[in-house]
Amino acid sequence: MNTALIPPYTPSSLEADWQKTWFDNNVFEAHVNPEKQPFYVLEMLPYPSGQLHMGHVRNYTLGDVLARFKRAQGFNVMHPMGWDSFGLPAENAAIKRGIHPGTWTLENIAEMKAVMKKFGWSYDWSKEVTTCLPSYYGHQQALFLDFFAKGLVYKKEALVNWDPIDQTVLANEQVVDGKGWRSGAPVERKLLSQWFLKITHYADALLDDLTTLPGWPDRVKTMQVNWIGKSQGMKFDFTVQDEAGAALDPLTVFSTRPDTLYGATFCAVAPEHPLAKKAAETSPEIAAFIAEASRMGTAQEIIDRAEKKGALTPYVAIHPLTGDKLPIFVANFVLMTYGTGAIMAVPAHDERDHAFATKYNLPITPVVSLPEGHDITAAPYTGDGEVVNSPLFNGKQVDEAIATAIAKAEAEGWGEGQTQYRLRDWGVGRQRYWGCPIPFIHCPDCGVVPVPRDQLPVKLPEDCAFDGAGNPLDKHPTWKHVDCPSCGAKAERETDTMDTFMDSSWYFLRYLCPEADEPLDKTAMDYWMKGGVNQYIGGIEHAVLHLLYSRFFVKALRDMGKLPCGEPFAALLCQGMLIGNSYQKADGTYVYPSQVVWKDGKAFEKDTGEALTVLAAEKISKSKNNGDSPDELLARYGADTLRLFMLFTAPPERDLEWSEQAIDGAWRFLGRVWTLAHKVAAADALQSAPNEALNRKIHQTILRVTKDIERFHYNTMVAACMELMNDLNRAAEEGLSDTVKFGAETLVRLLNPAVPHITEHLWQVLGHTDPLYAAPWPVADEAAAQEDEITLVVQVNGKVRGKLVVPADISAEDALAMAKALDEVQPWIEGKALKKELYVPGRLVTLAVA
RNA sequence: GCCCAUGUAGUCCAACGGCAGAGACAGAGGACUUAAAAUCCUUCCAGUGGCGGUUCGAAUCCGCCCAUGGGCACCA
Repeated sequence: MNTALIPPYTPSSLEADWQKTWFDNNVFEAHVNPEKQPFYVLEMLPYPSGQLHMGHVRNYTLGDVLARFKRAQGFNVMHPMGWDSFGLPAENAAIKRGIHPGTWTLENIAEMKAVMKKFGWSYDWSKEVTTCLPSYYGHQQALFLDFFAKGLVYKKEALVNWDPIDQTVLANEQVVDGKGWRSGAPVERKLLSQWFLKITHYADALLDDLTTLPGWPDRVKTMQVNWIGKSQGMKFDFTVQDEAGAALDPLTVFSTRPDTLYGATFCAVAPEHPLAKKAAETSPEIAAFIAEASRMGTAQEIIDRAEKKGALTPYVAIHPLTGDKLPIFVANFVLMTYGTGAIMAVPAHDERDHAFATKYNLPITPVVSLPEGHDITAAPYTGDGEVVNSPLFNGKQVDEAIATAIAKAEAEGWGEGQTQYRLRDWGVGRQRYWGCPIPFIHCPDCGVVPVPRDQLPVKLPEDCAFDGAGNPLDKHPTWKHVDCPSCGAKAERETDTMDTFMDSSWYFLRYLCPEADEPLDKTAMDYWMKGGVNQYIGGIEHAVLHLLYSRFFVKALRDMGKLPCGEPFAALLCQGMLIGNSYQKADGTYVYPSQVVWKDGKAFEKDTGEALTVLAAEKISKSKNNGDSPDELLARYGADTLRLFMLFTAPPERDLEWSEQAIDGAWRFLGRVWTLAHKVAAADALQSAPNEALNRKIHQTILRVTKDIERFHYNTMVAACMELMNDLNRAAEEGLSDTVKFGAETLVRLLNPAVPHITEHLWQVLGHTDPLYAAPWPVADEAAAQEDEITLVVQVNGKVRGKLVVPADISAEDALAMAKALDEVQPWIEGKALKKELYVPGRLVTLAVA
């Protein structure tokens, strides 16, 4: 056929047509159907910033390949999408631009959804969930009351970042260099009464059940294990004396290393500890230090990186074993939220204690034998070893000494063994407007009263003032004033809203029953969630918090009889980020990659010719312009090319570097497939002579692609298709045959999950009237895929010395015999004793000689 | 600071502990074209961040170091 007769590939109209067909026929709508096996593919729902970015495109394309593949395999696939639409940015937009958070958010959703639909992702949009609508958050309030009824909700004091000018609580990201982002005032740590969810009730289950998740990456499980931070230690008391020698309340400390008890040279308490407060009453220095420490903010990173500082109290702690008097400090690195808020410090064997002791010239006493050459004044030793200088434990290993210490303390009644977790209860209250209202009412007589269920949802008022000071809900003139549901007296609504992590902890359940009157429909849960979400896909940045909170939610809901499973996500794929070079002009502004031309290895702006500075690849962001917007790229290349680029350029879990050139490569490949399919379709007569080698390649490719999709090697899946296409083109040069046609059809079917629009079209070009979305996945003929000859490598002492072409089913004996007989191998083994010989089937023969 | 990853041709990436190369980009040469674009063909290119260890054999496993990235509880 004359290639000039092949119509041009114009994705825009073709893609729109197929999207309409899918939509008109409700192709991706999923319903409970006990006859069919369910498969739930879930991608992390986006925050509707208004701009779909390429990171989203990658995430959703990864999920779509799997969803379409599983559909072709006959599964009943659930593949929903929604909006994580509460949160700070909407409220910031309200403060800055005077636009209502709800208006801003819903407009953003409309914009993003319009772009998303152009990518051809196979979502069942009838399941869409928008977390900022009362139809969603009302059910969340109902669940919150269920948690309350189960004793999983409580209030306690907690530290927050407080902006003294704006009279408001700040998020960590709103604290810039220790100052409020708007007011510039130094931030203070403040204790406020806060709502908590008792996630620690499930600490052991959250830890132990990780072993039931083989489909999760090990690194994520490790991060969760470390986050939960279960440790065995000892809680014990120091007797405390004031400067006059009078006894005060004992000081209870927790230590994971009671084996180092004899190495304790001082004690330290958190700035918020009662003993610190007591000392501050009589000492202005200590009061000043506590005030200084309180300006540090609540972020762990800040606390860890800050210089270790303290103030000496006039009190001493009596060492329970030696009777020594240890000084007690108030120290900025001791956390009120971990253990008892007080520590025994062993500078020889703890990093922080060491830094502190060095600064204040406190003694450093090693009690675990040090490795050769270790200078204890320069660095602590935190490893294992034999305990020394400890009358009670000498000669024991660390773990034995720990057991001995606990036994002794328990026998004498001054301490006890205790399991400690790093995991803290989840503070869910936020003093902000744009979140789900916490459904409680404060009554002066009845206390905290839940809002009756028939009064849910508690809706956000529309008419709030957003000036960045205080909590808009609290300042609203009427909203919070209600009658007590219990006694009818005048009472006040809770004005805290919920952490947005609450919204994302159960959205994947609501997708399954978005219209249900109850939060969770039992039939839907039992069908879709029997084994949890089959595959969850999202960014690694959620490896700890979101995933841990969702796991907690699901366990709690299961225990309330609402769910058939105890883990939300059976399998997890964490994708890498999108990164890209940024291009900077002399005036410091940034230029989009599409506006860059390269000459002699240097970058210039297309329109002006101005030379550009190329900056190292980093996370794609709006401020750096280092990624083109999906809209523009869609118009230039179409969805299929962008999808293919995302899949091919890097494996899913790795960072993906932005490259205009790689997109061109994806475009060219689709063009070649297009041409091949048209050539095959237009051939008048096909040669029927079978091409065995090509046929084998086709079946091998089916096997490879199927396996690659199942293990998420999407980049190699595309490479396998490219290989097949190269072979088909070569074969087509020699004449179009039945085998080439079968190959082209197979190629189109295998590529369908990745590039659904062009393949649907080409399937029709190839003469099929049934749509591909309803076609089953190709099945390989294993026998036809079998190679009959293989090449074996012969190694002697690990070095390749010869090669053998042998039948694929050769026995180990024959392979070894032939290898030893090879002319190239003989010189290397002649006259030497054979230590070891090995046949690795299908691969190589290895011979080890003395 | 603590926890978790990643590092292979000029570039992006392949490689059950078994010949470092599947695929692509860029480069070079050629075909087609009045020319260019597009397209097609051919071709070039690394010893796997560094040091040490385990092994018959290490990109792959272990240890230390370097660089880069993610998370650190009120960003989502």
